[in-house]
Amino acid sequence: MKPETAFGLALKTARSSKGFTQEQLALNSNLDRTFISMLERGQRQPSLTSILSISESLNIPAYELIRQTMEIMDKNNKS
Amino acid sequence: MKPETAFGLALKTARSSKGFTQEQLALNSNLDRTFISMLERGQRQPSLTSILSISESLNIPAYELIRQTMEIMDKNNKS
DNA sequence: GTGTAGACTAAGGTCGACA
DNA sequence: ATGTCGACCTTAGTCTACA
Repeated sequence: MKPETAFGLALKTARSSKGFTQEQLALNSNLDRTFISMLERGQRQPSLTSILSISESLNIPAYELIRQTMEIMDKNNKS
Repeated sequence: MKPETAFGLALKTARSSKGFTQEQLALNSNLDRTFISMLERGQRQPSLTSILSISESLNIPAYELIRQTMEIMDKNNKS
């Protein structure tokens, strides 16, 4: 499982659990709505600054989002 | 303080404390030596996959590297 | 409210060379 | 062993539009 895929899942899970729409998240983090969409579907990967602004918008520490991403990767273990 | 700058400091600190050279880290993480150099000096920012492969090479969980990056940002607090 | 597509600009990342 | 420079190619991220 690719990192992008895992991050996408972690992002979608976090966002939905906070009750945000992709649109709201995009606005709040100064990113494009279509980009958030692609991130969640694992078709793009974020840069450090995107990770930071997204997690700030979600009121989640960035390292937590990364940690969850890693957990998802470990679960679907193909190394 | 920019995220790139904080990450660069966190990276350099982690790498030196592990006793690796930039060259060794670059080789081990499949990145270019010059790029590692620019990262440490805060002139470039990494993508998610770079963060993951770098921290794996350093035997540090990626979320730890991010956490330390955030700590450095908070210390030099300009929001 | 979300996925996708195409076209675009900016930045990620490589490579060879020299101090 | 590291910084930098120039040229290069790839991908992050934007924007408009339509289902």
